Amino acid sequence: MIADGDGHSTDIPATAPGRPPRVAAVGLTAVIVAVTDEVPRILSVRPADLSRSDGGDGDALPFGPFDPDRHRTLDSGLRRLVAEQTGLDVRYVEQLYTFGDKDRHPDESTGGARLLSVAYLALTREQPVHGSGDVRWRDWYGFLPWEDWRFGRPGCIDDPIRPTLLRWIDAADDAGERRGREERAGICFGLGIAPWDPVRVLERYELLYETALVGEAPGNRSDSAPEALPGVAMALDNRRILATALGRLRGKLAYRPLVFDLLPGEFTLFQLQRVVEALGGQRLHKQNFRRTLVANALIEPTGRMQSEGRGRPAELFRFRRAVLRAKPTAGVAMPTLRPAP
Amino acid sequence: MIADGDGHSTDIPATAPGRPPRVAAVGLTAVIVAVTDEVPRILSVRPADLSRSDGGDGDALPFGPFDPDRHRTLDSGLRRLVAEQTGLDVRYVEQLYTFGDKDRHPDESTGGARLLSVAYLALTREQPVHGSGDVRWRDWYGFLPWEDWRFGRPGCIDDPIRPTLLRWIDAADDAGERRGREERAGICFGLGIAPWDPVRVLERYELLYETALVGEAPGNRSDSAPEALPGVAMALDNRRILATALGRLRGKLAYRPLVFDLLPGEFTLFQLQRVVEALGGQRLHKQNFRRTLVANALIEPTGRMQSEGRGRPAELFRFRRAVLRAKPTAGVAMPTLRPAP
DNA sequence: CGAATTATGCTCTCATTGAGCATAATAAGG
DNA sequence: CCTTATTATGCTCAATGAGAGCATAATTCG
Repeated sequence: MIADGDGHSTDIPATAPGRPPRVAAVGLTAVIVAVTDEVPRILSVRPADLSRSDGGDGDALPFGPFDPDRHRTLDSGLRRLVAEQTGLDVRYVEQLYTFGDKDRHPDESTGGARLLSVAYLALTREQPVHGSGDVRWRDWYGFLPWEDWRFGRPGCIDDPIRPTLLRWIDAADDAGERRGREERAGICFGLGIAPWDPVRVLERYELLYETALVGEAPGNRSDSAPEALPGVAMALDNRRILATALGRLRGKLAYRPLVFDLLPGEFTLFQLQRVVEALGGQRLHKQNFRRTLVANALIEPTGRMQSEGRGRPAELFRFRRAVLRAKPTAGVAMPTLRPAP
Repeated sequence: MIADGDGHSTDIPATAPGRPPRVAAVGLTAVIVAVTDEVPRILSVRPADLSRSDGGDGDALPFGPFDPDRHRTLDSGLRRLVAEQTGLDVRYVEQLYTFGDKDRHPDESTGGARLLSVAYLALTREQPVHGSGDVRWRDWYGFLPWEDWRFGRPGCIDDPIRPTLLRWIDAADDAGERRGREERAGICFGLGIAPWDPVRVLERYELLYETALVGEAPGNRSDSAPEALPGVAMALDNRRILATALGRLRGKLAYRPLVFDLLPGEFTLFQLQRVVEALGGQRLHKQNFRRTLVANALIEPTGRMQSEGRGRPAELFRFRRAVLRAKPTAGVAMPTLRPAP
């Protein structure tokens, strides 16, 4: 190993040199995504024996320890974990982020060791799950309701969020701090001149977390409890992980053809558009969406048609794999919403 | 990272339920970046007592154990690690990726535990370092020489890389596999019609690693040793981490104003351009670069001038902080190089 | 003073993208 | 059968942004 920190002056004495570093428990957390009926869903488990004091109530993301003896890589460990807990064979897997904050988990439940969690994003098609516990698909936007603009500006922005942010802004110490907060809130939620940026999911979540949980200012406790955060709560920092995943997915859609891992092998262009809209949380211009797909040669016609319901039948397409290795950037457009939609 | 479907082969029974998860050693690795004299540099340490059999020779990235008792968060742990080992106060820190492959580290050196490493990108201005070991700044492109196109197409692409790739392509089992390899190589290194994409640093490194280290095909050992990989070698998987960092940094430059953390408070537009070029590994059109900066309001004039050497004196600018919170995307342009520059 | 050198302003063109009109193909209802 | 509603698909137009290069300004060097 490379020379470890020997005897530097620190608040807490370092470990004795030569000894292996102090260990922390390492876990894997999975955000498993599917889209059906224009609803983006994530897989959640509801542990029956989870004590309420554990940092949150309700659902949790599939989680399991990373066992170095069983898994050669983190990726394979995650695939195995998902298969064991849900019976799913996911089509795409990507590491998101490693969470290791002290306050993310009470130390008792891991025998005193800090719990480090490597979070993953996994994509699949919605299918029945057979897990050991209470495993089921849940609407992603149930946990982050302010992120879905498909049916207009979400109501929760005007009611709980905006006033809370305004109070937080007013509680700033000086004018400079006030201005900073005002700008930050404006950019995050598109309140001022700034447009709504679908990708800034994590920034929004963290702003809400700060303002609703910590209160207005340090040492200035407000009456707003953690429950003031809109949307369904989750265990531990699982909602933060959800926000990380949604932001990453939205960002990556624009330059990587990930959508097709959420779709069946053949699909109409409108079905594809609906999935993209569901993930992006906003509506897209139909003709322009099609034009981009054709221009980027992301799809190829199968020749078959699908006539469902009224109207002219739509042609069925499939993903054109060759594109994966041709264009440096091959994805579906995801414009930033203008201030006044 | 595109998921590879490996790793399911290791069938080892799961740990007994209820027991705390098996622990792995967790470390932090830092890619500390500075740019001076148009050379992008990273900080490296050269451990004197490192045995050559340890997975590579020569330099290593600053590394240290993550001690949960001392650090509330991974970020703070990294900042402390960097300060202790190098005396630097970095200006920007971002988590990159967590590496945990089995073959990244021999198990003996950690007392049998798997070494997991959370890699970070850190930006600073170049300054003297005072570490305990042999700590110094090194040219980033010394480790990844094929990434620097500022002085034309790098020679190593035509000499060691291209022939190696061609042999690898020829060694494919069937025509389909062959075509796949051909495309992959073409896209990575801009050999065919595909342009050179500066961001695909990691893809290129992994392709080189596969072809040079593993040999042409499974079971088909070639004469190419690990040393066939162009550029200066590093310990363990540190070069992979370097590639991850460079790719992330190049990608993020375009939409986040990270460059300014590498620059002094006041700078000329051309100095700024040189830093961006150094990181991007390619030249930029001077007038268009300036136009973009002005259009995005990323900078503001200080009124002062700098006359250095010949020619008309340049105006000094500073970063306009307000932009951080206004535009959803505020960065410097980084075009993908055309096939024939 | 003239040549070389660097900074800065401006134009021209082309590709991309937002927006919307127009047409095609089907089902449902009189 | 004919009309209307509905969905799919093709096409145009305008605004924007990016690539390329010419032109001008302000210096240093000989």
